[in-house]
Amino acid sequence: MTALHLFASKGYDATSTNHIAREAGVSEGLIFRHYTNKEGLLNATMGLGRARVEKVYESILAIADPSLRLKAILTMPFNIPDSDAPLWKLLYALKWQRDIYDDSWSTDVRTVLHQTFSELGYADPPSETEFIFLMIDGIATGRLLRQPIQLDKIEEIILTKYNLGKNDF
Amino acid sequence: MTALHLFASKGYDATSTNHIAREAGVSEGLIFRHYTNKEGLLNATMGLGRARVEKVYESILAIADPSLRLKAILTMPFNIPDSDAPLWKLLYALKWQRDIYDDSWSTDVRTVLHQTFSELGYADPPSETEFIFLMIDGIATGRLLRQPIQLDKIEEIILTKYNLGKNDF
DNA sequence: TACATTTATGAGTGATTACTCACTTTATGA
DNA sequence: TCATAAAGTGAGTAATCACTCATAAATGTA
Repeated sequence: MTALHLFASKGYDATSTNHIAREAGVSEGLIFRHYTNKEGLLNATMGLGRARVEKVYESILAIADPSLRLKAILTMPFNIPDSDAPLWKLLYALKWQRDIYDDSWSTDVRTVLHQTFSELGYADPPSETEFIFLMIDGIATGRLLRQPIQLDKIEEIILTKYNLGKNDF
Repeated sequence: MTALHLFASKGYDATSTNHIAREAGVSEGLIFRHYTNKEGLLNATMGLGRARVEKVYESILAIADPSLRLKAILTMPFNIPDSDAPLWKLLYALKWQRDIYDDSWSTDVRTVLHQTFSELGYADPPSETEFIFLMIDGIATGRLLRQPIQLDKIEEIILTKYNLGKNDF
C-alpha cells in the first residue's frame, strides 16, 4: 500500500491525500469513495498491518517450551523483515501523536510472557514482563530508526542476560 | 514555552502557528518576527531543551565511581521530572518524523558509558553501551507515554541485572 | 446489443495553512 | 523631550488542506 509507506516516512499529518493519490496513481476522489475520509484510510492501513503482526504473535504463542518461547519473544525486534519496517514505523510513530496509545493488540503476548516467567520461576513476573516490553520497544526503535548498528551483538547480550545464549544449550 | 507543550502533545505538523499564538496570548505575526518561520520556532524550542538535557548529563559525567556512574545513567529515565516530560516527548516524537534522527547531543554520555563498561571489566563495552541506550529509549517511552506503570519495580529489576541493587552494597 | 451497477475521475468547495507587511505601540538613550 | 529603534499587531496572501459531486468509464448480466 502506498499510503503505508508515505505515512511511515513522513508521518500521518504531514502526508496529504493529494500526495497519496498521485503516488498511488489514482484520483484523489477515489480515496474518499473507498475509505470515507483520511482517518478511514489510516484505519484500513493499520488493520492490514495488524493482521500481519498477529500472525507473528500466533507462531510465538504456539511454542511449548518456556525457554524457547521467551527466546522467541526477546528476539522479535531483531527479526523484523525489511518489508515490514514501514508498518512498524507507522505503528510506533502514531504512539507519539495525540494520546491514542493503543497496545491492546499485544495483550495476548503480554499474558503469555507473564505466564512464561512464572514457569521459569522468576521472582516478579508482572514487572519482568513489563520490563521486557519496554526493552523491546527500545530495540525496535533502534532497529527501525538507525539501521546501521550491530544488532547481532546486542541480541547476544540480551540472550546472555537471560541465560539463553548459545553456550547455555 | 507554550509552543513546546503544543508540539509535544499534538505533534509538530498538527500544531498550527495560529494555535500557538492564540494559546500564548500574542499575535501570529510576532512568531515570524522572532523566529523567521515555524521551523525556527521549533529549533529555538529544542535549543532551550537541549540546554536542560546537557545539565543533567554534566552531573552524571562528573561522577567518579564507575558503578555509581553506571547506576546514574541507568536510572536516568526514571528520574525525569514531570516538568521535563513535554520536552522529552517532543524530542522522542521528532525521531519518527522525517529522517532527522539526531542523537549528537548524547555522544558525550555514550563515550563515558563506553569507558565505564571498560573500567568495570565488561567483555564488549561498545555493544553493552549501545544496548543500554536502546533500553533507556524504551524505558523513557514507557515513562512518557503510559505514565501509570510501576516504574520503581522495573528500576529494581534493571539494577539487579547489573548487580547495582540495594543488596549489592 | 442494451441496460444497470459499480468504479473512477477531476474540477471545485470552504476552511486552514504558513507567512507577509504596512502600521501602531512601547522602550531606549541622549 | 524627542527621535530612533525595537516589539507587537492583525488584516491580507497564495497555497494547500481534506473532502464533495456531477459526470464518465468500466464492468457485469441478459
